[in-house]
Amino acid sequence: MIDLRLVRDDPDRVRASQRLRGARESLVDALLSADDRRRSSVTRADALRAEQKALGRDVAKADARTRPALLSRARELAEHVKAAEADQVAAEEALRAAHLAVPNIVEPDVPPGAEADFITLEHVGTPPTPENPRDHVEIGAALGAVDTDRGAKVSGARFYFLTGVGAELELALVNLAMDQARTAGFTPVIAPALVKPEVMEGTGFLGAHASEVYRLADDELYLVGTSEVALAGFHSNEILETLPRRYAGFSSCFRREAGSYGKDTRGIIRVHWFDKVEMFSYVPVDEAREEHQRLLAWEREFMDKLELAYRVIDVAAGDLGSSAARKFDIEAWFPSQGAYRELTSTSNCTTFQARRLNIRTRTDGGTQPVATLNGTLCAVARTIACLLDHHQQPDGSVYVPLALRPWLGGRESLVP
RNA sequence: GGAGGCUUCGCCUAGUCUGGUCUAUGGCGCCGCACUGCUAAUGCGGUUUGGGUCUAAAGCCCAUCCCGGGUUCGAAUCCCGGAGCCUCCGCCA
Repeated sequence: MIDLRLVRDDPDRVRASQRLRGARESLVDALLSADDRRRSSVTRADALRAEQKALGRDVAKADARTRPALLSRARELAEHVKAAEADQVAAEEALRAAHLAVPNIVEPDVPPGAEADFITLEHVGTPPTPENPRDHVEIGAALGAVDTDRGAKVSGARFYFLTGVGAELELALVNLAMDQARTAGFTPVIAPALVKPEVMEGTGFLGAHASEVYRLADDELYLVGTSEVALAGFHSNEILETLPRRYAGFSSCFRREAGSYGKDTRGIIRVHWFDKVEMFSYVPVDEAREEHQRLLAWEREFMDKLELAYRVIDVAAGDLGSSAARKFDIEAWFPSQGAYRELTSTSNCTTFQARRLNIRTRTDGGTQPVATLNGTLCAVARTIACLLDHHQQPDGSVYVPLALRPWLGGRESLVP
């Protein structure tokens, strides 16, 4: 949810943001009129309630003679109060719906346009160009590390088993990521993968991308698509006395991948389930942009440890999620595809999620919503795919980056 | 899965049986002021969170006693439903 005060005071800024995203400007006007209607209905209901309370006190004090007359007046007033309250509730619900429909306001320097209009900020490293590169499915099968056939047999398309050194790779990556995060001051967290509707809605995933989310209808629970969801819910309905707070969450992530038929059908780049280590920060609003840069720096540090060639992109406004004001992706080089593919993503959600989830801090001017930010440290399955692809050797082995070796029993390469 | 108990403004707590200045009591903590040569102690005052009104502040008003309904002129209090926590029984990795 965006700041209603800003909508009232500077609606043109909100309209401009909608334009940048390619979203409807009319939503802003709908929000303004819903806000108007709510306030007038609240004022009316408040006045009636005040009158009712005063009359109620008179009833309590009245003697037997004057009581009946007061009571009949009070009964009549009660009807009016009831009607005004019903009107207030309707107006509040309408406002909430209009409010939820407006995505976060984008930062001023976000590139306008759609998915393809991203700006590349930097290239790091030299992309390896092996001759006749094999993809991670072939390499993973040869190493006995990835078994997609049995994944499909047991769970269906886009599922997999990590076996042998594949399973070891996951544990090594998770340990390396958690180790880095802890050193940087993050609190390690193992987070639940099932959350309540209000938490899922609070993080903004039930809007335009609701069809991406697995829902357990029998239990009114959702499977998270990212650890961000549980980490954002962690402090919901709280006033945080101390900031910043940084958490590194590990959890499984589940995605329906509706509408991605035909994309990345091979291997474990795009799957229904994977594990992830995610950074999540709660900071004061005016520190959000700096924190965003820090998250990006930590992501780059991790990429560097894996000795990967990558590029950093500034995601275009039309490709931002509804919660994000700005997003940077890191895309690493996949030799077999001759392309950069997204490995991590970091978003500044400013106060958008905190408003929905009611997470505040104290300032001189009273309580204020905090800013929330998230960034991938390691999305395990895709990172394994990249490592196998990126570090493949002509002799069929796979080079193990230095930083990973301590977590893999000192192995310098993986040999079939 | 079954039985019972509990949930009050940061923490603890009074109030619920018997509906009406509950406009929620007291303690701890915290903030401010006063006093004493400093600290401590003591005294006085303040201290839930939202919303509305107002140019703004002050003030005034409304809501908030786990959540949602209901009864009533009026609900922390009575009734129904739900959640969370605790105890016991059963089952279980």
